[in-house]
Amino acid sequence: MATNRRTSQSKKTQGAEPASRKERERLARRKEIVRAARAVFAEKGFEHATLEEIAERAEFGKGTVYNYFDSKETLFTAAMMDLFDDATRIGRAVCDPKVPAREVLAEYMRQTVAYFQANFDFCRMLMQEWVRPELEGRTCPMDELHARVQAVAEPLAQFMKAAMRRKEIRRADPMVLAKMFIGMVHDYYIMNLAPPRPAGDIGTQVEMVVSVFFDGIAVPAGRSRTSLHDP
Amino acid sequence: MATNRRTSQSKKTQGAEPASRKERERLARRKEIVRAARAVFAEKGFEHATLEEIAERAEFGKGTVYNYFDSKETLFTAAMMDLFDDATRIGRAVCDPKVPAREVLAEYMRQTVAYFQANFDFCRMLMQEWVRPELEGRTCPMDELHARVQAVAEPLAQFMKAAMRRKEIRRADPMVLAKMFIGMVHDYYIMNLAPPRPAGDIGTQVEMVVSVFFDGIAVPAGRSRTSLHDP
Amino acid sequence: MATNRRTSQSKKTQGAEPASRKERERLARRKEIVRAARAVFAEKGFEHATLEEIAERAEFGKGTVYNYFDSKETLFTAAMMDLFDDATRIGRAVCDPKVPAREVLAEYMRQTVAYFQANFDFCRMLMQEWVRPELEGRTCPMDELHARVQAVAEPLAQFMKAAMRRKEIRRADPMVLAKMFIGMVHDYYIMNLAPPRPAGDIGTQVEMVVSVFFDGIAVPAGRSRTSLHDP
Amino acid sequence: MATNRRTSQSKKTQGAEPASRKERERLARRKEIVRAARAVFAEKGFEHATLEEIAERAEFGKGTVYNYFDSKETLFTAAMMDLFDDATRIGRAVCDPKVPAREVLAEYMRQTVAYFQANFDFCRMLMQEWVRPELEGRTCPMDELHARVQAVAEPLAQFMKAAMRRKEIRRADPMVLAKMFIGMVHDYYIMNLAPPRPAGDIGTQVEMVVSVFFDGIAVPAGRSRTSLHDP
DNA sequence: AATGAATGAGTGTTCATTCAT
DNA sequence: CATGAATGAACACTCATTCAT
Repeated sequence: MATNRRTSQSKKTQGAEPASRKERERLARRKEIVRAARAVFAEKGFEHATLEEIAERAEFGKGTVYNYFDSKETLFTAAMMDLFDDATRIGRAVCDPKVPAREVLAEYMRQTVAYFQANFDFCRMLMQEWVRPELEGRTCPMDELHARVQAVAEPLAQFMKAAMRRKEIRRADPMVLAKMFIGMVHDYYIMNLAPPRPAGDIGTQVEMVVSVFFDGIAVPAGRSRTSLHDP
Repeated sequence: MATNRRTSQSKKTQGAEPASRKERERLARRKEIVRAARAVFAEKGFEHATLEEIAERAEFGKGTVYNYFDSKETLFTAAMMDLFDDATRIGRAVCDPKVPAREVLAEYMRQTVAYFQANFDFCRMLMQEWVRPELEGRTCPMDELHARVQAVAEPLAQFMKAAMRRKEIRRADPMVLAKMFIGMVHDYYIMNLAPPRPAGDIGTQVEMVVSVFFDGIAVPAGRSRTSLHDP
Repeated sequence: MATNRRTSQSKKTQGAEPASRKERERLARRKEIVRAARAVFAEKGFEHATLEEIAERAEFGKGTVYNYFDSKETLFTAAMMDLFDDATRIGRAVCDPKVPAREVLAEYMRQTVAYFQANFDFCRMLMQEWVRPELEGRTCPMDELHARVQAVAEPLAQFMKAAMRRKEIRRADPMVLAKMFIGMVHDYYIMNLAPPRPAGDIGTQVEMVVSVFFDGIAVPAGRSRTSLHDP
Repeated sequence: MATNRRTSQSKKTQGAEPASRKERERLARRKEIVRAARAVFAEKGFEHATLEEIAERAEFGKGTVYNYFDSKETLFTAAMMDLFDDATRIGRAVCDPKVPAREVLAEYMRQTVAYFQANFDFCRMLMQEWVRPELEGRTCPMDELHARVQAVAEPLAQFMKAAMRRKEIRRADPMVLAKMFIGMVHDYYIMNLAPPRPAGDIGTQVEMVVSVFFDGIAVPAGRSRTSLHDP
């Protein structure tokens, strides 16, 4: 079962200009398949998604899908990567060191939640599949997967580091802080999945999370501001 | 597929004294099956766990399991409930209103992480399965499930409410704060699952999470304490 | 993929009286499946035979077949064994040391050819599959397979040995002679598969093979008998 | 599925001088494909050989192979023919009527076994595939195949006939005798494929087979030579 | 003529669930 | 009640063949 030569190559050209028309078309079809896969995985989860349906939704034959991806597993990984890349892009777009940290993080959360909502089902599915034991046993892609996850937090971590240097936030492992904030964002999103949902519009919710992350929940000694919703 | 009369009843007696020897034995066997199910679901995940193996590990026949649970789904739900009940117990045990909030939350995190580690595989598996679409479509148990989840956060929420009353922490929706902290604990735990793992022993990590949750990451105006690790 | 406990056991009782009714019925069903498998393998060959059809012909569900045999491969092996056992029985029945070697071998060939004709398709198929590379790769059953084949030639080899001792035939490795004769019988059978077929009835053909095996094709020096058909 | 005009023609020119350069190049490419096919069929067997691999090994595109052969089946047949032609050549080369029969047959066996060993995998595979039912159902090539097989035995049969005429061997259907000897050679070869293998080097083994074929295994009345290995 | 991307029919195997004993 | 044999639906993956370029 030699791995698909082309399949493995297909990412080499990432970032570069696809040379030929052939190659461009190939990449377009690949993208089309990933798109269909994301939709079906989102609806059914990994186990219950069928290649039959993915192929059908991509309007290709089942065999064609196998010309682009070696296995269901591989295709799933590619779909995940796709999402991670989007998430990383959000981080990069938002982390402007000239903007105050509070604003950057609030904007990060707003955009992330919006993206999650636009990709609701796939994100939900991903949370399930992310840690399933089957994935771990695989030989190849775990390292790359972890790298991608790391990549998502990277822009935020860089931003944290800079903010520490200019004494905007306290000193700590920037990557840990970055992941912690991302975690809070995710949690908040997850909280919205199951009833009873927290009250308030998205703006209020962002306000709250950022407020806790920056100021904590403790009542500052000798201060009068005791509500998270106070100015 | 008539629903099992006994199966549905079996939780009615919860908390009450089991009337007869028969009933007591029945409950004991049920517990035995749930124990086996937790182990197998933990190892294989929902899809890959087989009733065959669960029955075998419980040292019952496959048919017998069906005398206690209507389906694999039902059994899975019961196994989850079991875990939630444990989590709720931790919350109840820790939330002593006479203890400062910082200490309570730190202790909550310590015990929760310890419990997670002792039940590593099942917890990991649960994170996957928790939000899978298949569960949602099912007729019966989602409401009950959400109630259980709510129950887990309840003791913490009560504690938060009390802490607000005595001005220990800022005012906000206590249930939201409770879930937010639980989320941070979970995230921290999850962060430890995949490399690169955050540095430090569990004590330091608890310190850090609680510190952020209470004090936030912002450098307080006019203060010299700028590191999260400073006293 | 733990191998079927029962499947592996099923041959332990071979030769002994099956203890319980359960066990007897199990063996009967197993035999029924092997019978169906022989028929389908015979018609379609290993690759083209489908478990679907085997199950259907055995009037069982497909899953039931898997309760008795771990895989298509295993089932195929069992079907082969079945044939080898028959062939061995023929050898044992025929090899009476009190009968002249010529007559014993002639009778062996007659019965073998008759058996082949009665099991035409399966035998033909077996010749194809016998040496296919896939079989060789398998871990377990090759040794047992070779042992079975050896067992087929064993009675004949014993008989040859005895015949040598009483100076009826020339001295040589008895197993080699046995296999050589068996080979000649098979060849003769195979020759009858493809046109143009050799002339004469089965009696004449047996006569000819035995004559060559005993007397050779050379014209004996100083003898007048020059035809294989002369007395 | 219109049959390939060229494919069917391609053998018409056999033996004749290929007219044009075009035609010569076409035949060369065809031969190249057959060569690759033999290798792959040898390794994988008919079912498991893939046209993909054959095309790759021939360094052609998959479609090109279809320009020369209508189907996998056809290609397989061509590969077999190729082997039969080789076998026929051996017979023709060896059957010199001026040489004693014993020597001719011994030489035939030596060369045949050598050829088998040099083409081990393909020969083994052929034994499997030769009689598989699938081949029989096909429309076209069986007659031609049988003719080729007949052709292999032909030189030997001619030689037998001549030997009978000069009273070197006994009278019998020469084609039957030829096939019988070829069968013994094949059997001996097959015996060497599976353990336990017969003892002795190839020279000894040839000696033994020829000795049985010429003199039989019977102890000649009133003679002292009782071992097949005695002079 | 040469190519190789697209295709989809075909099958071994698993496992939740049923039900006769 | 307990059991476990029987069942069959479901699915990933392969590969011969086609055909547009």
